Amino acid sequence: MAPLPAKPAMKDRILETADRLFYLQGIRAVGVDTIAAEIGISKRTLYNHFPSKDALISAYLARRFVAPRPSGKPPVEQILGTFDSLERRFSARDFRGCPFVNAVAELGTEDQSVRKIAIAFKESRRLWFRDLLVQLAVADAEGLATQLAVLVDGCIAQDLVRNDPAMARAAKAAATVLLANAGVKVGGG
Amino acid sequence: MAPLPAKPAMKDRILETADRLFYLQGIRAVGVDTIAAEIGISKRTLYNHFPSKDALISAYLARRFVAPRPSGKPPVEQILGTFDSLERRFSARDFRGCPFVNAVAELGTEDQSVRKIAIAFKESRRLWFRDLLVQLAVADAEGLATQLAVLVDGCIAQDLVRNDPAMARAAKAAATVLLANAGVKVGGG
DNA sequence: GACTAATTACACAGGTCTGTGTACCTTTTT
DNA sequence: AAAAAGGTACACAGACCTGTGTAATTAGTC
Repeated sequence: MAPLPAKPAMKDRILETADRLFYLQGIRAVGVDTIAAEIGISKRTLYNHFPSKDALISAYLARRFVAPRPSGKPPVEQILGTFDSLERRFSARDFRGCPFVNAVAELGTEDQSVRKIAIAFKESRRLWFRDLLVQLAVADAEGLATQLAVLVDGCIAQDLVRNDPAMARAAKAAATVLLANAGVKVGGG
Repeated sequence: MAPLPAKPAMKDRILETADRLFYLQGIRAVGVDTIAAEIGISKRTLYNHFPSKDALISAYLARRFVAPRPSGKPPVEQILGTFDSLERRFSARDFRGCPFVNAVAELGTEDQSVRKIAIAFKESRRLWFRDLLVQLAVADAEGLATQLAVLVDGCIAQDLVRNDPAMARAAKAAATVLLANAGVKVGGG
């Protein structure tokens, strides 16, 4: 009988709190003391679950790396729906840009593993777009996927600065034009 | 006789060095000690020119805020040329994204003055696009200008993570389609 | 009850950071 | 030569940060 670690609760609570604070205030701006105090645990407990702050940072980013789940909706709706859900997230008060871009901006060249996971995330979304475009029989699916990825990150960066959900609508409008130009029949967007 | 401060050399040297280090390594990652040591001056001298690190940060961002200069070239070339010059900057090894976006990402909600100057910068570029589009008699110059601004920040964010100048070409291709769709006659892209 | 594992409180080391105080020096101006 | 301005060296305060050591305490399991 493997002991079945039936209590990952603490580790999850730490990760949850670290995620919230890292994302909202910045990684360097939040100390492990702050995280532990926020949960109400001792710093020692935190270090019993994560060997270092760097490990916590990696776990934070890994947790943020959720691959887009497959959906039954038509490809074109999935693509354009991306911008609708971005607009919804922009409207929430706790949106502060892309955690991967922010981490790279903050930690710079210093941390190569952070950059690696950021690249992986960006590429996974680009490939998600590409596969949908292939289903739509778009000729240059690779190129258009890159352009859509640029639009996504562009409206995220703009919203980070401006706090304006309209940036998502602008990106969606641009995406609609690009799709139509590629021969995709787009519903009344 | 006003004493005519004929020697702003030191202040400029400090700003220059702070700019380089802040931009390349991050604002929080660089201490005033590091900046002073890099120039070879004492920390006291630095504090004689800037009352605090915050003042130095503000001066750094203010220095980065250069309005796009008027050009004699046709509007459409100016717009698309933006992406060419971005591609050139992406290829340089010392490009690390948009300093304003990075500063907002790093300093978070903490510093409102940083966000203000970042918004001003983003808006100034959007207005530059808009005025060029008005010259081109584009109907929805406001909307298209926003879309172009999104493309600019999108390829910058993508390049920050991926270090891939091709992101600028993708953005340019998208911009070309958007311009053509708005009725602008675009030269052989 | 006895054993085990997790958690706690708390002090502390060693480092970095911002910002100041002070006394001395060097250069320029008058 | 005298005065003023700017720079230097250097110590230091006070805060914060990561990470560790240790002994006591709690909770879960046999």
